[in-house]
This record gives sequence, structure tokens and C-alpha cells, in this order.
Amino acid sequence: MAGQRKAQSVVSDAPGVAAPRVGRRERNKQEKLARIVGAARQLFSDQGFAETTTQQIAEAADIGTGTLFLYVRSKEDLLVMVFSDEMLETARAAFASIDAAAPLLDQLMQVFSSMLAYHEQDLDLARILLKEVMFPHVIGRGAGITELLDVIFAGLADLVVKARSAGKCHQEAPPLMIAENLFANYYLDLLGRLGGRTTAVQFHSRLRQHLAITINVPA
Amino acid sequence: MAGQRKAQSVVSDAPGVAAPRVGRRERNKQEKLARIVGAARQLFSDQGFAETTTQQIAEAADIGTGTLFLYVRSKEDLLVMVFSDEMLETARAAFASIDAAAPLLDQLMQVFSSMLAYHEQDLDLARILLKEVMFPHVIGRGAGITELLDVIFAGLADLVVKARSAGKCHQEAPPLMIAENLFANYYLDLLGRLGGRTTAVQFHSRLRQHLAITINVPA
DNA sequence: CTTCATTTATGACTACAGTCAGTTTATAGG
DNA sequence: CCTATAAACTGACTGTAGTCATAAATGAAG
Repeated sequence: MAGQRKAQSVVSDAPGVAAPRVGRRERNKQEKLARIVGAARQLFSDQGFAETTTQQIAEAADIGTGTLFLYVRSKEDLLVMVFSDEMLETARAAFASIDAAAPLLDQLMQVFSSMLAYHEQDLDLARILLKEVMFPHVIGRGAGITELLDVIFAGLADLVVKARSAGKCHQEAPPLMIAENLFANYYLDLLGRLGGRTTAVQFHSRLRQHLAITINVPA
Repeated sequence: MAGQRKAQSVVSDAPGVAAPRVGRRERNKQEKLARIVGAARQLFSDQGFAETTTQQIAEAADIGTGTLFLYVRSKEDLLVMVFSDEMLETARAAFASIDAAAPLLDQLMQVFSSMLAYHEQDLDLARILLKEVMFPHVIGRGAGITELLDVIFAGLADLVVKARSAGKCHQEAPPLMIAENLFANYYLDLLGRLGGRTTAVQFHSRLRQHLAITINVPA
């Protein structure tokens, strides 16, 4: 390791080597952030969000209490950081595993069912997560959430376009607008589920009806 | 006043008089709650939600700090109590002032425009309000919000039914389901507006497109 | 190796939402 | 009127998110 560091000072900007560009400082920071996120994931999952204190997280990550807030703006921010990657992956996987031959409505239900299944693992956490995702405390900067929404909207719009060119969808509106409409319905039905106002079965039934209205097909 | 109190003890359950049924205790409680809500409305409007402390509210309402929490479960609860009546009234007024002859899409835009106009008065407050309304801290009990949603859903469903019987709407789905779909779209577009991601003009344009998709008419 | 400047780390500290043991005030019965 | 019981009130107190002045670590330059 010490050798690597010296080599770096010999050739200050060597293009051949992958990336010794980052000094010890940057590496330490990355590593610390990883420890923080890891500790938070563990604690949030084990004890729940409200029951976990920032002190506990700092202690588990082996840093001072104040240090934590050099890496995250708030406890809620941390929650989003921890789980946004998983959500993104869930969304990607959901779109990847779609049955291309199925009717559009069934395809949509496949996607949204996968996403609900993820949230069903821990409804309480999902509630707080969704809350913070849709109402980020600092306006104009939701931690990496835009990417998630982009993936979802693009995926939905893509399904619509394909179904339409196959003559299976008779909505003429712009695909992105339809995608947003579909997502809006998913979001509100998810809210009902997370708030305990519907069961998983009711969620599916209601969502299917809502989506059917949007894409103008029989439920 | 003292006379009234004595009269009460003479005839313990006099049916003729309007309602001396409530003793001083109940009256005091009502009056105190009114003072609390009034003080909170004033302070929230003047200084914003985050900048207002529960101590300030208690002081302005002339009660002890602890007393406040005999009347509300949390600061957020108080926000909802303060503004849910106004929102309900806004929604009622919006439905009442509809042009019965206009196309369904225009009617819907009238309703939702009125509701946005209310929120435009104070976007920050609206943000926190919507957040708390849709994610009440104590699950299963949103302070008087069900009533608001009932009014909105019923109103929307009613518009749909009327338009349909006039042959102006070709959606066959249950009216309540359509109403929910419409509201979901309003809600998400409102979220974009409150998050500063769209202007008021963009909000209108986008909402109109989204609603048009749901009721299956040209935008 | 030795400064020196800059970035990063730290925990004592602050501010505030919400609680609770102890007190006051209203009502009912005598 | 007086007394007993229950309801309502209170502010000192607690727990925790987030800040800030100070200290340590890092890298650059001589």
C-alpha cells in the first residue's frame, strides 16, 4: 500500500493505472460512508426507524456523533440513502422480468406487484421511506430519487409504446404522460396499503381497476 | 351566568332549553381548544411551521406546555386540525361553483384549480400539510381527513355520473374508481408543484393532460 | 523531516417535541 | 354550605436530532 502511494507521487497523473487518483483521504471518506450506511441498514431493519437513534448508528459505524452529519443531512436522508439502491434494483428487476407477450394491463400489474412485494417486507419502513422520498426535507434535492422515478417512468412509457405499436393500446396521449398517470395510481393505492387501509389483495384488485381505466381497457 | 348554572341543578335534564347540558368543564375545554387552534393558525401563518415552537403556541393560547398535548397528539396533528376545515370548505366551494354545462374535463380542471389556488397561498405550509395528511403519524386516524377525501371523491364521482348520463363520458368503470384515479393524478401533480418542480402554469397543463387520459378524451 | 494550510473528526452543547408526577379545579352527593 | 372524587392542568424533566468551537489528521511545499 505504501508503495502505491509513492508511485502516485512519481507520476502525478498516470493514465494507465485504473484509479489511484483517490488519495487516502477520499478512500477513508468512502469507507466511512459505507460503514455508516451499513450500520444504518442493519439498525433500521432490526429495530425500526423511530427506535434507532443517530447515536446508535454513529457508534455502530465507529464514528463520533457529529461526524455522522458530515455525511448525511438528516436521519431521514440516511433512510433514503440506505434503501434507494434496493428500490432502484427492485424496479429494474421488475421491468426485466416482464412477459413480453402478456397484455399491457397484466404487464403493469407484474411490475407494480413486484414493487409492492418489496415494500411488504417491512410496511413501517416503507411508509417512512415513501414519505421522505415524496417529501424530501430539503426541496430540490431528493437523494438519488430522480433516478428511480426516471427508471420507472421510462419503463412504463416503453411498455405503453410497445403495446401501442402492437395495436393493443388505444390511448393516443404521449407515453410519458400515460406513464405518469399509471404511476400516480400505483402511488395512491400503495399509500392505502401502507396506511393499513387496504389488504394486499384489495391493493391488487383496486390497482388493476385503476390502471384499466387509464389505459382504457376492461378490468 | 351564575343564574343559568343554578337553573340547571333545579331541573337536571330540562328538554326545553337548548343545551345547558354542557357544564363549565366542557365549555372551558371547547374554549381552550379554540384558543389553541387560533394561536396555532396565527403562528403557523406568520412564521411558518418549523419556526413555530409548541411553547409559543401554548403561551399564545395561555396554557401550560403540557396542557397543549392533552388537546393534540403532536405538532403535526395541530397543523392538520388548523387547516383541514379550510380545505374542506375550499373543496365544497369548488364543487358548488361548477359550470354544469361545461365539458367534464373543464369541470374537473375548475375543481382542481380552486384547490391548487388555496395551496398557492402558502406553498411551504401546504407541503407539510399534505405530507401529514397523507402520512398521518398515528396510523388509522387522520384528524378529520377522511371527511375531506369523502367530499372530494363523492363530488368527482357525481360529476362523472352526470357527464356519463349526458353521453359525454365514455368510461364504463365504476364512478368511484374513476374519481380515485382522477384524484391520484391531481395529487401527484400537486406534489410536483409543492416540491417546486413545476410552475403553476405547468401544473395546469400537465394535470389537464393526465385527466384527459383517465376520462379518455382529447386534451 | 518540518512547517503550514486545509480538510475532516469530535463530543459537549443547544433547542425542542413530548411525558409525567404532583397540583388545581370542577362536579356530585350529603 | 362542605367533602370526596374525578377530570383537567402544569412546568420541570427526558430523550434525541442536529450544531459548533476545537482538535486531529492529511497533504503540499520548503
